[in-house]
Order: sequence, then structure tokens, then C-alpha cells
Amino acid sequence: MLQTSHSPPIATPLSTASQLAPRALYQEVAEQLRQRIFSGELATGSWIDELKIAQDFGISRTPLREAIKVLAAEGLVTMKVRRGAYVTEVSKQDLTEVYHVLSVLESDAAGMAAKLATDAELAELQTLHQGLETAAASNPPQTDIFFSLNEQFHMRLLEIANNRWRNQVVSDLRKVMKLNRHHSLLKMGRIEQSLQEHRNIMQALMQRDSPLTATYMQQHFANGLGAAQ
Amino acid sequence: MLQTSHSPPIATPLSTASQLAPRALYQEVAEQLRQRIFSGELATGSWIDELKIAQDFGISRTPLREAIKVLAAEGLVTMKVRRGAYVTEVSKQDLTEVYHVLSVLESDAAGMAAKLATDAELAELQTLHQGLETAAASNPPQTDIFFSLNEQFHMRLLEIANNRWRNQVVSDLRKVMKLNRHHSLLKMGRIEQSLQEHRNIMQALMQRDSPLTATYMQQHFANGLGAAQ
DNA sequence: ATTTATAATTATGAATTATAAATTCTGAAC
DNA sequence: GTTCAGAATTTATAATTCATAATTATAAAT
Repeated sequence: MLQTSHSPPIATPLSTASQLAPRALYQEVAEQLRQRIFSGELATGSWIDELKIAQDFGISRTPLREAIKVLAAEGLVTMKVRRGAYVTEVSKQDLTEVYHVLSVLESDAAGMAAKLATDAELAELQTLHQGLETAAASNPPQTDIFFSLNEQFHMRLLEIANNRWRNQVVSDLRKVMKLNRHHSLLKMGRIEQSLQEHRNIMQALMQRDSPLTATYMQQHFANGLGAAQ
Repeated sequence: MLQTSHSPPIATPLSTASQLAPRALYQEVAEQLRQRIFSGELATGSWIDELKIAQDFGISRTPLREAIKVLAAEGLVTMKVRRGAYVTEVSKQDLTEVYHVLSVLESDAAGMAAKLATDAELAELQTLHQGLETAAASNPPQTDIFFSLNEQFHMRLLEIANNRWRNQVVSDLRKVMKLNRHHSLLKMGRIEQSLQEHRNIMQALMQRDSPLTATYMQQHFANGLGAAQ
């Protein structure tokens, strides 16, 4: 370690964490690690050098190792006995499997949301959807904004469906999808088709037609999968 | 610690662990902790005394704490900052939510299994089902065997559906269900009805009718939920 | 007698140190 | 020149030590 017990910790991004809702250090580190993984700074398949990262963060290996265990439980890293931790490599098979589970859970959630959403929540979804329309209509299409709003729309729908366990599972699996280079749940070049599918979903939601909403969401995923491979 | 670096570790269940597939100590400990939780030895809501358990196991707190982090990621224990770990208390709401997710995923899996199962696998399921019939028919009904075979049947169906990510999620959520005292996914007094539902599922499987299998499984869960509350 | 403040105890969280396993490198023998 | 054995080095895992925060108990003051 570079640190001694006498010198204060070097200022790191960790120390800028929210003071109001104090999280344990290992959770803070886990979040930082996720970011490094998703940004590609830690490539899939690569070995996680505990010593180096602990030095980067200015912490000891103990909380880092605890964080790694959490990511392992999430499936983001894979532990090998006496070999340390590696960023999980998701095979094409994994991708298909995870995508399928997401499809099933999000379709179910969409159906529930059609029943549960308050008028205000429907209006909120409508606003997000309108943003998608606008982003797609502009010339050239604002793909970054479209992607971001698309993610928000899906997540808001899940929240409205109000099942924190499903939310947790979907959230974890979406992270696993992000491990793949060609991860995006919404592929380039599918914007127009995706938009049409969203229009269908939105319409079914407004009609509070639960089965139809679920069906449209399922189709939305089915089309996306084809594009992802 | 009671142990010194000179005395060998006191013989514990840990040392009897499988030598063929060596697991890291923290994984071994995690499994032991799960068992203590499910057996009720560690009651829901109770505080997990790291020092005491580490002494029980004859290990230091470090691997124990890593194991606890894993269980926290699984949802079995809840961490409170500077307060330690507590066995998660699952509310009635949680139970309903988890049960719903299980219903959705296992119904989907059943539908897939109807398509994917080899003849040999169908025969295997048939054998398990026959065991259920036998256990239910004996006087008095062999409820323990029935419960065990029921669990095996559901798990085998999942394996056949062949999606390791779904399997992982279902496995984790079933553990959470077990946290509840009145957990059993199959309630007493429902044996006869449950058996009839299984007959339907089995028949649909043999017909390789995917949607029908899924529907029957969904009904099976829906009926079980009513009984669970 | 009750409330508040301070001190002491206890447990969590983090860093350091020790141990053990695996890999790599070197040298010798075939 | 190649292969195998053994030693050395690297590194993952676990134990121990240290520090800090929280809780509880005790004492003093109102």
C-alpha cells in the first residue's frame, strides 16, 4: 500500500460520495467498479488486479474484496478459486438467455402497469414517449437522447408495476446485458421500428388493456433480439 | 478468537466439505449460513453476531464478512451501516411479489420445457410425477416425500427449460420464499388439488403443448398463492 | 425523580500481516 | 534440444490488529 496510517487518504472520487445517505465503503466501491466495467476500463474477460485498484481508490483490499463478492453475486464478475476475479464474459448464449428473461419480466410488468398506473403516471409515460417521438423526428435523429429516454421509459414502467423484487432482478440482468459490447437493448437502425412499437405499447397502456400491453412489449423485445444478433 | 495460529482448526461441518469441487471458504461459509437461516437457527429479523459465528465455525471474521455480503446480494440478509447484518424479514407484500415473479418465470420455463424436453427427460418427469401420485395415495399421505418430489419436479422442469440465468433467479427467489415461516410453495391440505394440477401440467407436457403447459403452471401457482395467504 | 451529558464498552469497518497455493523459471538429465 | 523436477516468486486467501462509530451505563444537575 502507498498509504500509511499517518497520512490521510488521498482525495478520490469515493470521498465525494453523498454524506446524507452514507453507504458502506464496499457499496461505494462496488458502484465504482460497475462503472469501470461498463465503461470498458475493465474489459470483459480481464483479470481484476485487486492491488492496483485498491491503490487507485486509496483503500485497502478488504473492502474491495467485499465489493467484488457482491459483483460476483450479481454475475458481473466471475470468481475462480485461487485465481481471483475476472470480468464476466457473456457468451452469445448468455445474451440470448438473459434477454429472454428480461422479455418475460418486462412484458409482465408492462401488463401490470396497464392496470396499476395512475392517470398522472400515464401522463408521465406519455411525456417520455413524446420525447422519443421528438428525438426520432429531429434531423439527424438524436440517438443518444432517444436511447436515454427509451431506458427511462422502460424503467418507469417497471416502477409503476410496483414489484421491487422484479425490479431488482431486471436491474441486475440489464447490467449483465451491458457487459456485452453490442449490448444496447435498442439497436441502431431500429429507431423507426422501435418507435412504432412504443406507440403501440403507449396506446395499449392508455386503453388500460393489460394483455395487449404485455403482448406489444413482448413483440418489442422479440424484434429487438433479432436485431441484436 | 479462540483459535491460535498453532492449533489446527477445530473440526467443523466446514471441513467435511466436498474435496472434489474445491470452493472458496467464503462460499462454504455462505452455504452454512443459508442453512442456519433456513433451519431457523438464525431467526428472521435477528442480528448476525459475526464474532460468535466466526468462533462457531472456527474461522476469522474476514471470510465470514465476505459470505455475509453475498447473502446480502441475494436478499437473504440486510446490511445496516454500522449496525451489522440482520436476517431479512420478508413482509407479506414481499412474499406476494416474490411469488408473482416465480409464477411468471416458472410458467415460462414450463412452456419452454414442453418444447425442449427429450423423450428421456419427459419420462424422467413422468417418474417424478408418479412418485407424487404414490405419495399422495398412501394412507396416511406421505407429505414429506410429496413436498420433496414436488420441489424436484419443479427444479427438473427448470433445468430442462435450459436457461441458467432464469434458473439462478428462480433459485435465489425460492430461497427468499423459504425465509418465511409459512413459506412452503405447496401448502398442507392442498395436496389433492395440487396433484390434479400436476396431472394437467404433465399431460400438457406429454402433448408438447407449450402454451397449455404454461397456462396450467400459472394456474398451479395462482391456486398456491391463495392457499399461502 | 427525570433528563442530559460524559465515559466506557462493544461491535463494525478497514488495514496489515501471515499463510498457502499456483505458476513460472531454472537447471539438470535424458 | 527437450522435458521434467524442484525451487523460487508471485498472488490469492485468511487471520490478526487497529481504528472508529454506536450504544449503553453511570453520574450529575435541575
